Amino acid sequence: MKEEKILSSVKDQQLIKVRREQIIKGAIKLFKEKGFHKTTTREIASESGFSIGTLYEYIRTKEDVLFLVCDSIHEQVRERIAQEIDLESPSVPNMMKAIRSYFYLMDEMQDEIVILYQEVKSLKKESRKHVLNSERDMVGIIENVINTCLEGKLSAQKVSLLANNIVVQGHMWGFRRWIMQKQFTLEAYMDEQLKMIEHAIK
Amino acid sequence: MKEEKILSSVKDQQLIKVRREQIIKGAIKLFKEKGFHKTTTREIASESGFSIGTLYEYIRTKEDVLFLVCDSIHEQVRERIAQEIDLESPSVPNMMKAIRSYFYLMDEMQDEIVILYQEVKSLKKESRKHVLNSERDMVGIIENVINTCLEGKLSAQKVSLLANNIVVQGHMWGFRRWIMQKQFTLEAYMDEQLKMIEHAIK
Amino acid sequence: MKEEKILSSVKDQQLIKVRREQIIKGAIKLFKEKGFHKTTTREIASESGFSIGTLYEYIRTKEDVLFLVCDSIHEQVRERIAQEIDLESPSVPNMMKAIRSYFYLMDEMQDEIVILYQEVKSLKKESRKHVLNSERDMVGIIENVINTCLEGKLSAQKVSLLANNIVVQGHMWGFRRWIMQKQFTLEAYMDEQLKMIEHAIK
Amino acid sequence: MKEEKILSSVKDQQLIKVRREQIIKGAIKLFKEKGFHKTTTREIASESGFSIGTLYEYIRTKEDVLFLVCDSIHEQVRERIAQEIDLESPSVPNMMKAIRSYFYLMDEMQDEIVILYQEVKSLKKESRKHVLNSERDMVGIIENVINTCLEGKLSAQKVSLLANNIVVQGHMWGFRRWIMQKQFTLEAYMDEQLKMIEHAIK
DNA sequence: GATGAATGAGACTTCATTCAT
DNA sequence: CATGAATGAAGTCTCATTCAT
Repeated sequence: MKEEKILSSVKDQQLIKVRREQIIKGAIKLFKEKGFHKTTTREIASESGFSIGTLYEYIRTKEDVLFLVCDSIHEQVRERIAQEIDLESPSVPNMMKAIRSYFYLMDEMQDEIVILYQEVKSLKKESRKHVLNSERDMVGIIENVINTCLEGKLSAQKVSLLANNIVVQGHMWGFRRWIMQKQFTLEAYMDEQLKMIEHAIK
Repeated sequence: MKEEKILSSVKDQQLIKVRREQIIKGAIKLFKEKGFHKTTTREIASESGFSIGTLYEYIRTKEDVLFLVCDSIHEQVRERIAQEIDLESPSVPNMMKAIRSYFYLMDEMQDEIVILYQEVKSLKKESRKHVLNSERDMVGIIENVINTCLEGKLSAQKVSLLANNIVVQGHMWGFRRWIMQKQFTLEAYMDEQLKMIEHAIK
Repeated sequence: MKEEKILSSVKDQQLIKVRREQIIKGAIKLFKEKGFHKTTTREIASESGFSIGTLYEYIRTKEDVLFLVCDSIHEQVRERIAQEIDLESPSVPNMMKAIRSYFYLMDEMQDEIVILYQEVKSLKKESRKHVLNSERDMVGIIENVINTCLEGKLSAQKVSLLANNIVVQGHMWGFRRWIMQKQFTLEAYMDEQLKMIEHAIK
Repeated sequence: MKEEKILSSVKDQQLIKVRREQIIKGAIKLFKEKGFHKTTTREIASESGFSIGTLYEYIRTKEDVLFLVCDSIHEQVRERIAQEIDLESPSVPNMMKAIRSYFYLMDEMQDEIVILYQEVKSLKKESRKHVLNSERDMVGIIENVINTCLEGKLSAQKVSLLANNIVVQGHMWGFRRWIMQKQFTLEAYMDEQLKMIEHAIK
């Protein structure tokens, strides 16, 4: 975890956690509405429920907020995936179920995913690297599911590509909602994508 | 075309065109490097080769520049596609060739695509709509290719989804370069994606 | 003494003294390094070994710290002078010895003197007056030495001027160290200044 | 000259000169009253007769203003000295006349000298060095006068010390005005200091 | 008495935009 | 048409001070 690397002048670790959660929640709400750049630190503070001075007791720069947000989004995804994608036993149908769960999750987290897509570039190198690593982990999880269920029937490259495709298909439901969600219901979208995936792994 | 809707205080239409091309070229260079928000109008002016005052003779607001850029990127894609994706005759191999051409194009225009992904949300409603329409057109072109080559073997929904997948796979080569281009050469990436597509349309 | 005029919410006078000494010690260290304005009250508190809240139990405003520091510096000078400049008997050689002692002292207290020169103006009228009075006392002590040793050979004005010159020559060794200490050793500096003084009183 | 090293986004060099003179004049007035730290950039702008935005077209940071001010003060001193201290012929009386001129000048520029004493430390290394070099030049000028008039009767060290003493005596009339100007008229101060100097060089 | 989290006024600086030349 | 100096709203961040625990 990298979050601890963000310095705070407050000592109470528990309090830091609570306050940062407030910050993240407030910031995500604002970033969804207007993006990182058009959101002011004052707005973040007030949306978080405290003063600008207090905000800066828990972060160092505005960019820290963005990092906190990006990191938290990945954290949420990770948690949810861990609890929802449980492969009772390795099999193609279970793999499909897992992917379906992932798609449901991405549907719920559309706005958060859009934030990642649009704002990660505003992080500075170090933080961006960290966030991209989390993203890489996501792909890794999907790769695992595939490998487990297909028992090595596909080459490593194919698995990697397939995993990336799945991940991005989950994202595109959200970041291309203006086109996808005009033409598909979530169920139809998932059904069709899953059919194609089934073709691909045969 | 929507570009004309951007007002200019200059009368000479030819000059407007020339100047705006300078602006677009300069702005794209800067947006690639630092993004829209971190680029100043002064920088755009100077990169374009004239003064800040002159810049404002050809645009009304900074956002106009973004619109000009987004529109121009789509314009470029459209042009290139028109000249490169020519289906001599409708057939699956020719469809594959066309998709391959599209992937090559997306490889060349990576940075521009990333700009679209990251900055479109900064456009205001009206302009955003216009840009998203261009994007829709892109999908339409791919759909056409598919329909022509597969002669209606797939349902409209399937075609639409496939087209969107292809379009996004072209994009992801660029906007996920930090993971894709570490694991694949462009050729390998295209080969594998095309194989999957072939499976999907069988 | 004026220090008592600085209000404290703490009752225990002994404790006040101890804490204030901590404050002064910490603050002097910081003021030497970065000056009064660039030092924060938090830094003063932590350098003093306690919390910001505690700091404010013993002072009212940041300026109080500056006053405490200025006053304490003069206090130190006074003490040291009292114990080091003892004129066994009034004579020109003893006067020279006394001045030499004063120069040694000023060498040791260079940084403190620089603080006085640079920050006194940040005190508000009342406090500044008090500090300048201490400075006046310093001159008085030197005048006394001169008068005692020269037995009224010089006019009051001459004595006053000489005393001020001596005082400032002690200071300039420190506040113009970037030029004086590049060209003179302390010994050479004192020797030459003393020679000139001898000429002047002949 | 170092002033050119301060960047300005304005191109017209003549205008830069004019505006900076306004800035310097306004800033000196304010620094005299409240010191550098307690003066805000907005006050400087408005005292200079333009907006905060315009101020920042001619400087980069607030510290630049301080540097401009310090440099300008030395510049003024240098100019005035050049035109007032003209040694018709080298002789002790002419040397005394020159020193007297210097004292008059320091009387007129008291407040400026006080600014130098109190704020130079707020400059960052590079600028501070430059300013101290100007100060060194001042000493050099006085040394020259002495050497010319005394034709090498004194050792280099003695000359240097004497010059520094004279320079500082000029300053102390201003920065210790609260004690000196209570006891001396300017004339008396100069007379007495000059007498002592005469003794010292005999 | 000690602590330290909370506050918010206010400081510095940037930058999109205008307009006189 | 082109220029670039001027503007000032607005943004980020700091820090002296307070007060509940």
